[in-house]
Amino acid sequence: MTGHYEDPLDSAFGEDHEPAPVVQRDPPYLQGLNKEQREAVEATDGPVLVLAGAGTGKTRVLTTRLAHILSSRKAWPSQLLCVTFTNKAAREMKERIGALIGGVVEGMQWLGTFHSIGARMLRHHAELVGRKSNFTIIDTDDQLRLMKQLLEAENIDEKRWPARTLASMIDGWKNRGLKPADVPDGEAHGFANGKGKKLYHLYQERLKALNACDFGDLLLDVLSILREHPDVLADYRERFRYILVDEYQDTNTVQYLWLKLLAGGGTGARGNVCVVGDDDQSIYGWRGAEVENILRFERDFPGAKVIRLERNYRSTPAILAAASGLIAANKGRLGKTLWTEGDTGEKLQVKGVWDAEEEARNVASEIENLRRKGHPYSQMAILVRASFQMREFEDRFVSLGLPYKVIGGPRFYERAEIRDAMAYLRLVAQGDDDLAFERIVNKPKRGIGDASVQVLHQFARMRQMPLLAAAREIVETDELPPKAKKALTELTQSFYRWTEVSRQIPHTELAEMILDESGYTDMLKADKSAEAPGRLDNLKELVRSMDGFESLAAFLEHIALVMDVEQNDSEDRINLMTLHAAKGLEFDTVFLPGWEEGLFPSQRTMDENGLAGLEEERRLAYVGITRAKKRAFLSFAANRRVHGSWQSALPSRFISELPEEHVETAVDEGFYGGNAGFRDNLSGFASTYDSPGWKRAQANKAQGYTRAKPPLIEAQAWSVSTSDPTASLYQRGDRVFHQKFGYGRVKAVEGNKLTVDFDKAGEKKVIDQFVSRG
DNA sequence: TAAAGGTAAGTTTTT
DNA sequence: CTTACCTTTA
Repeated sequence: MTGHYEDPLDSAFGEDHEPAPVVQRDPPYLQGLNKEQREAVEATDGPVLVLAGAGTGKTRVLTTRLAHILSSRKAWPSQLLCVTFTNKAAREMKERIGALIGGVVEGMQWLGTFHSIGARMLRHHAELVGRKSNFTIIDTDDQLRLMKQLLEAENIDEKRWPARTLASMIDGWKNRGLKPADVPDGEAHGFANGKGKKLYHLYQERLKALNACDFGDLLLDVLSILREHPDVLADYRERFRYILVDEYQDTNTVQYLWLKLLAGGGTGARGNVCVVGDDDQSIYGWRGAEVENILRFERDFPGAKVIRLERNYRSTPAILAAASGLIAANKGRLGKTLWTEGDTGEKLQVKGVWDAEEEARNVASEIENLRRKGHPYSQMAILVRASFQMREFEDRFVSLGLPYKVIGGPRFYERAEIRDAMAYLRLVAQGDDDLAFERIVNKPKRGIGDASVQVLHQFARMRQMPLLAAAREIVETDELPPKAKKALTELTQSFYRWTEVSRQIPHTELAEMILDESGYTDMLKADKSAEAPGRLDNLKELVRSMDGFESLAAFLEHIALVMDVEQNDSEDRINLMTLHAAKGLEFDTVFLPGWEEGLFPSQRTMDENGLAGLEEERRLAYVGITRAKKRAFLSFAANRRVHGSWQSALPSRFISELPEEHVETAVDEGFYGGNAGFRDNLSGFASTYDSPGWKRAQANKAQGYTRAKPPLIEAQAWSVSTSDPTASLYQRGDRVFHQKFGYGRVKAVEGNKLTVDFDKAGEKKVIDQFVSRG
C-alpha cells in the first residue's frame, strides 16, 4: 500500500496491489479511442479544456479519464472531485468507471452535482455559516412560501411585487456569488421601491433561524467558506488532486468561483482541472449559466491545453451538416468542425401543417410507418419547445393506442401528499423547520385554523423560538381556544413520541407510524375523490423508496437534492419531452414540431434577452437536431392556439437557416429562395402556403369535415359557392377569423365586402370569402 | 371552514 | 382556453 491512509476503493484495483504507476502497455480501456479522445484521457496534469461536440464520445472520454487516473494510481477515489450536472449523470459515471476498471467503484465521495457536493461540504462546516450540520434543504416551494411571509410582514403588495420575482432575483444574486451586502445598490432598486436588498437580507436571516438552506446557499455558502477560511480552502486544495467538470458551458458564476479557488493558481492548489463542454449546447442561460465561463477558460487557467473532439459517432452527415449550418449563424463561438463517416443519409424533412392537431396526426402516422418497418418506439422521440405542446401528441397517441412516455414531467416528490409526508419527517429530523410545521399543523384538519396559527406565530416570535417548541409552551397557557389547544397538545405529544421512537426503529416503520397516527392515511381513506386512492399508493411508494437508505437523514438529503425517482425504462415506448430534457440523449428518429416564430424561437426569450436569447434558442435547435442519429422531421403549424385564441404563425427563421441541400420540404415553391417576403408576416405567409399540395390539402379538408377550429380559408379557388354572391353570409357584430389579420368583429357589410375591426390589426376591409366565423 | 366565484397570467427548470 | 390562486360568501 502506498497510501498513508486506508482507501475503501482499494478493492477496485483487483489483485495487484503493487505501486506500479508506470503503464507499460496500453491498458484495455484506452483501446478504441481516437487520437483526440486519447489525448483528452492522458492529459491528466494541468488545466485542460475538452471541447466535446455533440455525439463525439464525451462521456466515454470522461469516464476513461477517471479510470485512467485511478488505475495509474495518480490519486485515490476520495481525492477526485468530479462534478456533473445531474444526479443521473453522476450515477451513470460511477457505473461506467466501475465497468472500465473492473469492480464497483466506492469511495468516490466527491462525485456528484455541484449542489450535492456543496451540501456535503456544508454539513462539515455548517457552523461557519451559522447553521447546524443537520440543516434542512428547502425547495422552491418552501422558498416561495417563506418569501410570501416576508413580503407580508414588510407590507409589500404581493400583487405588485410577486414572491416569484423576488425569488428569482435572489436566486440570480446567489448564482452570481453575491451575498446581501454585495448586491449593487442599483440592482435591488427595481423591487418594492428599493427594498430588494433588505428582503434578501431578511430572507437569509430567516433561513438561518430555521436552520435551513436553499439550493443557492449550497453553492454560495460554500464559496463564502472557501473565501473566508483559508485553512478550510487549503484542506480541500490538498485533497482534490484532480478536478473534473462536466457540462462546463452550463456552470454559473458561483460554480466558476469555486473552481477558481480550488484549482486556480494559489498556493497548494494543484491546478489539475479538466473541464468538458460544448459552447454550442449551452441552453441554461436563463438559469444563470454563463457561456462565458467556457469561452474564457484559456484566459482563466493559463497554459490550458485545449482538445477538440470533432469526430461525431452519432448522426448521419446530412443531420450533422444541417445542424452545423444552423449553429453557424451564432456569433462568439469557440468553433468546431464536426465530421463523420458514412453515407449522407436521409435529408431532414420539413413540413408545414395547418394546426397542432394535424401536426400530431402527421407525426403519429410517420411513427406508425416506421414501426411497420421494424423501428422500435423507444428509438423515436418528439422534442418540443414548451410542455403545452405535448398535449396534442398525447391526445393523438392515446386515441391511436400508441405507447408513449413523458420524460421529465411532474415529479414524484412534488406531489402534495408526498410533500406533506415529507414535512412530518422533516420535522422529526429537525425540529426548527417551521416551514414543515406550518405545512402539516392542520393537515389533516384538526381544528387548528389560521387564527390559531397566527396566535402561535406571535407567541413564537416574541420568544424567538421555533414553532414546534413554541407550540409545546403555548398549550400550557390559555392563549388558544380550547379546541385548538387540545389538538395542538396532541400534536406536540405525537412529535415528541415520534422523535423519541425515531432513534430506535427503522425509518420506514417510523414513516408508517407517523402517517397512521397523524391521521393522514385516514384522511385520504375518507376522501371520496378520484385521486385519493392514487395518493395512498404514492405514500406506499414513498415508504418503499425509503428502504434503500441508511437513515432518515440520508433519505431526506436524497429527496432534497434528487427530487426524482427512477423510471423503469424497459418498455418500448415513444419518448415525449422538452428540448431541454433531451440534452445528452439520442434517438434514431427525432421529431421536432412547432418550429414557428414566437414559439421557437420563443418570443419571450427574444423580448427579454434580445440577441443573446435568440442565440440560446438557436443552440436549443442545434441540440434538438443533433439528438437524431438517422432522421429528423421538423414541422411548423400555420395556426396555433395561444392562450385560448387562434393565432397564425410564420415558419421559424431557423428553418430558413438550414442548408438547403440537406433539407426536403413538403411546402415547395417560394419557401426558401430568400424571397423578401419570407420575413414579412403577411405576404411571406401567403407564399408559403401557395403550393399545389397545400391547396389540395386545404380543399380536402374543407369538403371532408368541419371542425370548430381553426377556421379554414375559404378562398374562391377551391370553394364551390352556390349562394348569391351579393348576399353576405355575415352581418354586423359577427365574430370572424381572417387568415392574415386574426380575429375581429364585423363593423359593416356591403355586398361581399366586410369592414372588420380586427383585435390585432385594427380596422380593415376584406372580402367575406376570406374570413370565416370565429 | 369549505365551497364558490373572480381574476390574472400563461417557456424552458438537470439543482 | 386553462389553471392556479385569491377573495368572497354561506
